[in-house]
Order: sequence, then structure tokens, then C-alpha cells
Amino acid sequence: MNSAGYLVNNLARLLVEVLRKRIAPLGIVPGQFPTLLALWEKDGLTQKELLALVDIEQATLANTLTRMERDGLIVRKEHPADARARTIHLTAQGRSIRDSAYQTAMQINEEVLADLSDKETQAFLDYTRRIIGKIKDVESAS
Amino acid sequence: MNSAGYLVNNLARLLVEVLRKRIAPLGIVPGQFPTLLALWEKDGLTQKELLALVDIEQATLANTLTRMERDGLIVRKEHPADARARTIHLTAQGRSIRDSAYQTAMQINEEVLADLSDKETQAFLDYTRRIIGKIKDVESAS
DNA sequence: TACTATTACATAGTAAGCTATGCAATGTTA
DNA sequence: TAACATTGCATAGCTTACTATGTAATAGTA
Repeated sequence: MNSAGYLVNNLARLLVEVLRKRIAPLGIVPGQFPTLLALWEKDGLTQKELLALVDIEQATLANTLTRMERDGLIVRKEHPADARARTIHLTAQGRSIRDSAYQTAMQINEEVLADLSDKETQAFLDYTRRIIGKIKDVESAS
Repeated sequence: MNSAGYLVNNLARLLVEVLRKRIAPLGIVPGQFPTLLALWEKDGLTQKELLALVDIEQATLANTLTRMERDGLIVRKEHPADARARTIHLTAQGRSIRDSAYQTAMQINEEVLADLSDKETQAFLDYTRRIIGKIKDVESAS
């Protein structure tokens, strides 16, 4: 149980669960985080524009948006020029949790990396990015 | 999108999908891997004994075992001494894929780490383990 | 202009994770 | 030994990911 895959999977699950617990008071769940980050930067995007920012599949995003609408975080409105598309807008509630959510995420990041020096943290992130790059290479080649 | 959490989550998903593609010909899926590894080491365990080896929740394991039984990888038999428990046994099919599965997993491990030196790989695994340890600390304290 | 192709999004179905809870069997104790 | 507690496992319900496919609407072209 010491392969990179096993360890990385384990770490990812642990991180998601920590995030879930800490953001629960805000009324959001981990899967909504990337979408919220994007909308906090720029509101009123279409699903397609959002999709370019969030590194998940289109169908996953569509389902996530549906849950976010159900939860009162966003609303979807008719696109003014294209009846296929809809623009996605934060509600007051969706906007209101921005700062707390950012803070919580940064706090977790700090806590879990507390045992690594700055140099080690940078190395860890660098290695992670390089492995991600490698996988995308390998897979696009096959 | 450069937080440790985001990157690790992304990496984990990519790794799972690579594994999924490569082991599909064997008739197994990624979630079955840890259980198979444990059973290849020692067959006939109870669910509780397996649980101690696989780092997932009991309910997740129960569901995974049900799918593995459906897929013809294992059978569950009555426990000789405890009517609540059942022992879990690989089928011939479950045993037969062992070597290919090991090889596939090792192959992926090598490929995705190919851009890191041995030293970097060791450092990456070490950092990953340390972060995992830290999270388990933090969470058990809270 | 009428097909055809493409695009934007939604839906269906599955896997794999979680927590909470149920149920039957086993253990413990007054 | 009867009552209660604990244990082993299953089930329900949820999230979040995936692929495959459907459905309009729009764009492109013969």
C-alpha cells in the first residue's frame, strides 16, 4: 500500500473530507468550490465558459450547477443571444460566503502543510504538477 | 487553482482514470484494487479483517464487495463460528488476474513518475505520507 | 432555403466515497 | 437467565466523478 497512486488517492480523500467538515457551516460542499471560485472572480458566465476554468467534465459541471441552484447559491438565466445557453449568476447567499470560504481553504492549506518547510512545500507542489503533466502527456499520446 | 488540495485532487482523479482504462480488460475497476490486493495476500478473511487492511469505511467496503460478488471476483460464505460474519473468498477468476493486475499497477507507477528522479520520487512519497499523517493528527485532535 | 453539422446543455447510468441507521447475532452482567 | 450492550454487516441516501447519449438551437453549406 505504498504506491504513489494509493497514497495520492488516500490524501485526496482526506483533504476532501476536511474541507467538507469545515465548509459545512457555510452551506456548501467541496464539489461546489471550484465553480464558486470561478464565479467569485467573474459572475454571469455561461456553462461553457465556466467549464474552461474548472477541470471537470461537462456533465459533472451540469449536475453540480443543478445542486447549487437547488441550494440557493446560483440562478441560471436565459442567455440574451443564444437560446441554447444560459448564464450563471451568484445569489446574494452565494456572494456572501466568499470571504469565509477563501479563509477556510487557506487555513486548511496552511494546517496540512505545517510539517513541511517552505522549500519542501514548493517541491511537493512542483512534483505534483509534473506528475499531472506527465499523465496528461501519456494519455493524449495513447 | 494552485492550492495543494486542488492539485492533489486533480492528480488523484487522473490516476484513477488511467488505472480504470488499463485494468478494464481484466474485468475489474479501481475501487476493487485494494480489496484484491489484500485477498491475493490472504484469502478467506472476514469483512472486518479486510476492513483493517483497506483504509476505506465499512459501508464502502460492503458495497464494493457486493459489486465484486456480482462481477464474479469473490464469493461470500457463512462463517463457521459466527453467524453474523461471512468469509470472503476469491473465485478462480479473481485469482487468475493477479499477475496482470500487479504488473499493470507497477507499470503505471513507473510511467507517471518517469519525469522525477529516484530522489525526487522518494521525496514526493515522503511529503505525501507526512501530509497524510498531519491530517490524521489534526482531525483526531478536533 | 432546406439539409446537415455543430454546439450548449441535460440526462441516464455507473462507480466509489461518505454518514447515519437498521438488524440480527453474540457477549456481558445484574 | 433475562435484559442490555456490542459487534458484524447491510442498506439508505447523499456527493462527486466518469462516459455515453439525447435534445434543442444555431451555424454552415449545397
